[in-house]
Amino acid sequence: MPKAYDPHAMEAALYQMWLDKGYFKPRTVPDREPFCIIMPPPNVTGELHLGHALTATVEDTLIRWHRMLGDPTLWVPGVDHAGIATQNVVEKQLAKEGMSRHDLGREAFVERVWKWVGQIRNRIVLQHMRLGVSCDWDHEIFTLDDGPQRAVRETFVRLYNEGLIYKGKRIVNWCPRCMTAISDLEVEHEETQGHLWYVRYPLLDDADHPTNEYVTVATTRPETIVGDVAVAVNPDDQRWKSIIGRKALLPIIERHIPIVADDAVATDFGTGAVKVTPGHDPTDFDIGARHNLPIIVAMNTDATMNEEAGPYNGLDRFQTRELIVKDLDRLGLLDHVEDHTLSVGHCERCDTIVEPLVSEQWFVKTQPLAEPAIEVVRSGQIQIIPRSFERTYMHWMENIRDWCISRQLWWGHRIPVWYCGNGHVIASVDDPTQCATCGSNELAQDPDVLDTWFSSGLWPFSTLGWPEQTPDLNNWYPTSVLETGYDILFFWVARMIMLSLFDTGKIPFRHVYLHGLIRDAEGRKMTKSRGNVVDPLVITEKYGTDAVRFTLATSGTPGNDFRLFDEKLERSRNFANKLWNASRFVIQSMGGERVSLPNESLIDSADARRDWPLEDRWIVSRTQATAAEVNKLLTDFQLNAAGGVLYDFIWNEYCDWYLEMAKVRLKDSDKSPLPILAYVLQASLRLLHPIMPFVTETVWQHLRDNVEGLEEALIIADYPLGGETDAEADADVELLIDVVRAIRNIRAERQVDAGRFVEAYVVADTAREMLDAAAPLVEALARVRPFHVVATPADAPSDQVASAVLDKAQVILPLAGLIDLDAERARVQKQLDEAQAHVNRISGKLNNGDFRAKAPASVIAREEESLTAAQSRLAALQQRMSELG
RNA sequence: GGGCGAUUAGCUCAGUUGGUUAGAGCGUCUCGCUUACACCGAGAAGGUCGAAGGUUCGAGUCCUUCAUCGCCCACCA
Repeated sequence: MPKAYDPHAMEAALYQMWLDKGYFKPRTVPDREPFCIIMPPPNVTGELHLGHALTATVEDTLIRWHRMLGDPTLWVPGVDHAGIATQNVVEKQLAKEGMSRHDLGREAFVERVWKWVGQIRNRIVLQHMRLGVSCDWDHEIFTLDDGPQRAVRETFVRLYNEGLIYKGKRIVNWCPRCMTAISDLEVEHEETQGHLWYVRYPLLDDADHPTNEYVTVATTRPETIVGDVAVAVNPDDQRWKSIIGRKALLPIIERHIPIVADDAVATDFGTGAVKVTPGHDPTDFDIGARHNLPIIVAMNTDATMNEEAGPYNGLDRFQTRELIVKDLDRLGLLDHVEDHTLSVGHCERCDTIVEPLVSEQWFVKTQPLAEPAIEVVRSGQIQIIPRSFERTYMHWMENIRDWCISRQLWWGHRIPVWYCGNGHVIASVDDPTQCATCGSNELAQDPDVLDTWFSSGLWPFSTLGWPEQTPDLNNWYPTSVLETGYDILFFWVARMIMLSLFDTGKIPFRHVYLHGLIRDAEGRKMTKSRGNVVDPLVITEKYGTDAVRFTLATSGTPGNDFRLFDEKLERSRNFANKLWNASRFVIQSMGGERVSLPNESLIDSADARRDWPLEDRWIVSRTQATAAEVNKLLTDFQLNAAGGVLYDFIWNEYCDWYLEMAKVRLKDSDKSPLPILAYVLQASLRLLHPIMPFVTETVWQHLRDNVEGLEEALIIADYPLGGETDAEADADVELLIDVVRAIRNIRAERQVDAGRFVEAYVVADTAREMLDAAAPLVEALARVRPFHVVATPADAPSDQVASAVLDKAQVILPLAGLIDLDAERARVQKQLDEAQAHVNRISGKLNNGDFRAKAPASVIAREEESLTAAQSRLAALQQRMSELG
């Protein structure tokens, strides 16, 4: 085994071995609850980013843990066709060739996208493999595969037949660059510095002739004036009451428009009078509906103005804005202009400013779907981790609005609706050949495709074969955990819950684990434009997969963002190296001889271990406690804490203390520590494997050559559950460690040569026997010789000594020539002050009658115990102080 | 306009039913003899837990108000 752990030496080979042996495939285990995760499908065009790496780490950790627990496990990988994103990529390629998709035509274009997808689809798979994901690749699925296609059509038709999908002319968010409608969620609002233009609309008299009176309206988008069909005021607004029912003359267009009263108009904004443009504004659309106003859409799909815009026909919307302001000013109708901050919607995909406009689209009526989706979270059938996001979820669900699902794209799931020549509408799972109503066979399919998130919403069950009642569906659904970033709670998680309940009547998963965003070292979001994006493959190359996984698993808590930087990755890499070297030491110590692990009945019973050397009893006890703790933390989805516990156990307890203690017995092999060294090591490997699969499996394979009875591969080995601890051994070693630390501390402060052995006394009462037996350990760890364990301070020298007082023992080091009395007094005084403060604090608490009356007995008992210890410590320090004079 | 989160050591973060003298990693300082590891070992310094009130025998943890930062949702043109 080389001196430093080299991640690259083994990772690829190990992954191939796992794959070849079929370890990722689900096993059927009777009487064990199945554990299933459906992987969030990355965009087929995408590169693996840190979010994917985090998801992969968390999911793989849970999957590997459950697999080792002996549960049947299935982890389904998948890829998303990513409608707009993918179409955009291919359109950009075409643009470079001087073409648009329209030059190719729909069929050829879609073919071209498939070709591109075929080329790159494997890339994301290979990148995932680098992270060690143990998913069942035979289950891999694409959103445009036949199964999911069928699930999409089935769902659409069912929703349609129940009246939960409808087509209508409504105001939608329109992206003029993508040339499609998008949903509310796909609009990103951005605070922008803009203007508020105040425009005068002349009032008409009874004979429709212009008067000298005006109504002044304020607008942030003057180009939409050409689509105005009314002016609205609040019915209670005294300023405008008198003009309600009159007409105004729309500037430029010279349309006669009514003045209506509507509660939606605020009296404290602008002039209190608002222009009404139902074709281009959501609020106005509603006002228009209430007052039966016509809808005028004055723009084309690319956001140039159309013939409704009169003189501006053909011009760009922002060019029109400038021109119309000039024109209004020239006409004397521009009252004034104010600076104004407003929230402008941008397309999530391409950042183009979104234009609200009326268009005929397909919608899902979401409220009936939301009600049961609220209930399953409220009742706890689905638990969101962290819990705080349940409120966010509820808030959104309770205020949910209809979902625009049609997209004017070519790449995606085409809407399964056909129109016959006689205007009949057919929604059908299978392509129809004739109209069900009139028998016409002139059928044309709706040209639109569905929002990508529609198919994503079916993912937990469409991947398992639904609508067929497949064995997979029966075995694995509902799934166990859904892991993703909190940023797609609404996009994805909410829709999965709604559509799962609608389609299957069951929840899609029991737990939703939401991770936070990974930020750069300065806490900024990672973006391509900022150039601060960390590529998971680059850091994997630099630090090793295990280090990346350990960092991602332990850096944050669910739902909270965290920063990623090199020092964290270094720490994780060092941890892998630490484990590697401890393993090397253990294996080398075996000297090629095969070691048998201690009998399991001994390991499982603290009583049976009673005759063992203290340090063995202790480290086995600690192993049992650690295993139990790790299982509990993983059950609670506290991966960061589980990783932390293992880090502490392996590094501090096993390496820093037990290994050093074991070296004493390795020298004279009276009772070899090798079985226990090996036992704890193999247990640690098992416990750590879900988070750091590569280094643990590598060591495991080495260890198998030297230790009897280890399973053929760690990935399928049993996971330790923890067992009986040994409180006595725990307490004894705790004291032992304190004694060693106290001696080391004195040595360091008195600047005793590191190599020099010094004489030491320990004054102890009940612990004397234990310390006597442990003398060889103290001698080796603290570099002490001879080591005296005595009953009272009187049995130890008091002149030219340095001392430390512990709760259950005192340490006394005769250091003739190295003792500075003043320094020693200061040392003892400092300890004395601390001890005094401690005693005061506890006795104050215990003297408080309320505390005695109201605190639980166990708390009082513990306080009394620590008071006794603190008092004896204080007394010993006072004694020592008086000796110092 | 609503809602949520953060604020703990120089830095990055833990701290899950309120209960020992609040922890870790990195960084800093001192020292390094050794059958694993310098990607290491030993020792040390460093915090009135954002502020102010309150509840409680007891508050980093619960409540109220405020401050700063961040995020989400929302049709005030």
